[in-house]
Amino acid sequence: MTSSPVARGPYAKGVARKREILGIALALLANDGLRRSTLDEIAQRAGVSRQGLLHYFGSREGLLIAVLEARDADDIAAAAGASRPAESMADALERMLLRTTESPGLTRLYTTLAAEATDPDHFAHAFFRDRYRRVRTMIRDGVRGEQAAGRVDESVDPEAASYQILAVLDGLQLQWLLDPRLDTRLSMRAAVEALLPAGPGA
Amino acid sequence: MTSSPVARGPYAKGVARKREILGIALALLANDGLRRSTLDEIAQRAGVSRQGLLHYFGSREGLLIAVLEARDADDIAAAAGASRPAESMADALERMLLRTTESPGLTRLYTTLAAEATDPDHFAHAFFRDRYRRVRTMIRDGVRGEQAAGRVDESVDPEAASYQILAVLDGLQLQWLLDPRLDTRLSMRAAVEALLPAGPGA
DNA sequence: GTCTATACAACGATAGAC
DNA sequence: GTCTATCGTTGTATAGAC
Repeated sequence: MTSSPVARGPYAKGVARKREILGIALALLANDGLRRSTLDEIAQRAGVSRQGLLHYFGSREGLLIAVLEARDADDIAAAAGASRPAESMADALERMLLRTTESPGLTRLYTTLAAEATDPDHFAHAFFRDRYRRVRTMIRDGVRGEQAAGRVDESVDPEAASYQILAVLDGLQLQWLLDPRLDTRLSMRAAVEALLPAGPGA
Repeated sequence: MTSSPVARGPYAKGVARKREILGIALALLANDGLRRSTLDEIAQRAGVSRQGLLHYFGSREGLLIAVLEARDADDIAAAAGASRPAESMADALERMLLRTTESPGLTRLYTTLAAEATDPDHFAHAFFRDRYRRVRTMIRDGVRGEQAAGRVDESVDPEAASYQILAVLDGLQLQWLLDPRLDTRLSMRAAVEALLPAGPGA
């Protein structure tokens, strides 16, 4: 019995340290981008050696996955917590869009890694595959809710619409990153109105 | 006068060699991806030393730009050459989509670099900025043509529609790369029909 | 102009000492 | 569990031969 059965658990310090490093890594990735966020740079800002980092995350890729998952947990919490049952699809998407336009660096990180992870051999392939499925499910259920409330026509296929709406969302974000003069909210709202024609209760 | 004024020009050999290397680099990039396409690997397949490559392209980034521009020239030629004046927007987009689904590796390359190049400091930023502008202009003019022919309602704003249609195109391609079971043509056609409601002549 | 040889710096990964 | 030392790979810069 080398570890003491204290109340907080044996590895409390390590967990807190890991969480702290995660935040530092996220901030650097958002500000300086993927390429300039080297292990040395992250380690230096966190006050540990390069090998100290690898002790916690195994590899650079492991660190990146941890960052993505941590940020994703926040996103899901924000999406679930703030979404009201009666909220319209357009409003929900506008909130998502606002969240991404608030941090261009993070949006760029996700977009770039998603494109890379398209390769089945990429370390983040499973992550993004699952993530896209999850987001589409949320959109699909939202469309169904709109139809149940009579705000969207019954002729719309929620499954098909989820692919199209997510595509517009991603595509507009990319074009906005390339030229921030684009009004993504306006463009998104108009596209959703076209893709989800009003039902009898609208 | 050290250079001889021959018919083919003084640098015919170098130009041909450069073109040959470009093709080899493109093939490797499409097959093995950005990360595994190192200068050494490309040089070896081209039968030159690493420095032989750099003589022609200056740097790895210079080579990538050259590859992008060469491929882009082909794309434009294909788009312009095959497009008939009376061709519908949906058909034109379907051709573009078919071209990308024929070479997933190249599509992945473009998508990844476009996401990276979103950073104003990225070496390919100007390239993708111009490219997106050009593609949107083509789409916008296509929409205007459809309106002139009476196939698309006059209430549609061609400029706004060009952003949305390009977004759907990019977004669906990304989702297809992540899971090729997606029928991008079907999904694209449905989205375009929604975004471009039929006019009186349809 | 075309191309090779050598050297260098930065990154990530690994092994082993404390 | 943390650090020191070391290695392989990649991209880049310089000098110079043909």
